[in-house]
Amino acid sequence: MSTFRDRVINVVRAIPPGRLMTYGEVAQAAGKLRAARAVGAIMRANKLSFIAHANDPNAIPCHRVVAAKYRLGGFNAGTKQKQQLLRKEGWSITKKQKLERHV
DNA sequence: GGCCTGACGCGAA
DNA sequence: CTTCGCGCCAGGC
Repeated sequence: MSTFRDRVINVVRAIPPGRLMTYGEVAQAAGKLRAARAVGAIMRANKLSFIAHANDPNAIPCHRVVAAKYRLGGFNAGTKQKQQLLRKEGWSITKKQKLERHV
């Protein structure tokens, strides 16, 4: 039996580098179209952050989950960290926190 | 079981 | 484009 939380974790772990998914899309992929907010709560509660386990296949790349319209959204370790990680994966951010592919 | 809390989303002003 | 308000949902107490 997989709980909503487990499905969300799986979906997020399946996001490849360079790809982004919004909280809403993750919610939908996990089976709850309007649970974007709940997804955020789950990300926040996630202990196995990608930062501390970058090479661990069990790590959860939660920095690839952004808010609607490709706005940055939040991050447990600080939005600063999130920006930095995304920058390494080919994304740059505008002053209004909009993510855009660079180069 | 009920109440409170948000890493959200979206339409309206 | 900015700000507000309200709906939505899982989690933690």
